[in-house]
Amino acid sequence: MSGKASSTRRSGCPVSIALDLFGDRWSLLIVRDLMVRGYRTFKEFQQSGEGIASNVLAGRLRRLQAEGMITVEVEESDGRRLNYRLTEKGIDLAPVLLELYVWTARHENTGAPCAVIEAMRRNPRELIAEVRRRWRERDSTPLIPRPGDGARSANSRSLRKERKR
Amino acid sequence: MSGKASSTRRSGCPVSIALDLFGDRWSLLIVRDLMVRGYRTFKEFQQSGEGIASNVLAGRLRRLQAEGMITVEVEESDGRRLNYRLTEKGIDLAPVLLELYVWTARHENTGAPCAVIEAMRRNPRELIAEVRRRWRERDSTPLIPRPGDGARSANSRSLRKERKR
DNA sequence: CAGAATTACTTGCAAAGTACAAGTGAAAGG
DNA sequence: CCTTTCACTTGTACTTTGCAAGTAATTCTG
Repeated sequence: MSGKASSTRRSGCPVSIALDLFGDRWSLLIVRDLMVRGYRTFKEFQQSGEGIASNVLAGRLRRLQAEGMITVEVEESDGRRLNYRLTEKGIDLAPVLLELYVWTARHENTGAPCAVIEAMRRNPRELIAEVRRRWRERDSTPLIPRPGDGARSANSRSLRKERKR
Repeated sequence: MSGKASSTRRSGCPVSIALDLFGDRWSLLIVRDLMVRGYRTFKEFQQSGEGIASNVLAGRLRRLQAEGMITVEVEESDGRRLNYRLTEKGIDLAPVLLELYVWTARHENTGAPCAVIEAMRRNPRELIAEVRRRWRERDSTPLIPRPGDGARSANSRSLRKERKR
């Protein structure tokens, strides 16, 4: 249910409605950071390598929250930190993200670990279940190793496109 | 093959790459118009009810073409008309669009025919196959009846059988 | 406990992108 | 021919974004 906050809804088409909520350069990237990278804080999003401006990030977080896709809570051990987390509604975006991964892996040469993508494609249900499990148990370990992270560098090799910053 | 035209690619993440190509309010709506509504011409996109400005539409069509997601050809019977059509790459966005439909149907109250969505969700493969068939045969009848259209799609029957993936 | 650091923002401003109205040129119809 | 249709382009106002800098609340450090 819901959908109260949107300002400029123009047609009743589901795709249109969805794009009203996250049809921009940043919203889905934030969801990805939360879902597959295990990021939780403003700073992590900011430093995730995409180069989102802090004012825009703040705005997006506000909107995602208003739309019920994420929640915020103060971290117990450190009152400065806010932890953003996906709601059920946000987690349900997993299949969308999954299909985006699959499409991109097929049509653009990405540095993404193809084996992981293949596995995801083969049993999406298990993947979704895993995302849910992490959410319940507050497990923040990345679902997919980041290209560039030391841990699984077997995959980072193929990443050779132009990189800004 | 792959993305050559993109100007501001910032990270190698597949989601990021994909959002570079259609992470905006309009691109995916154009793909939807082509895929599920059977639209082919500039004018149809313009009048599809979302209110895209003509200069922006022109720009998006140019970009989708540059990225290899659509092609253009002059209509034989009328030299004024250009027909835009999805390429394989464009058609492969069907699962993304499908999951967007599913997500929206679940979380926002949309006016969309839930039965159709349910059917799509149950056997995505058949849906994708149907989209491909339409493309091959240049069948432009809408895949999903537009909310508000009285008539049902001629082919919605083919989305009935169950099949898991 | 004072000062430095960290976190999550906000503010101001220039640049880029978008919306709206109007116009252009080529092809088709009457 | 002259008008209409189609696929855009152009000009201008408005909105959003990107960037640098600043602020308030905590927390760390000596």
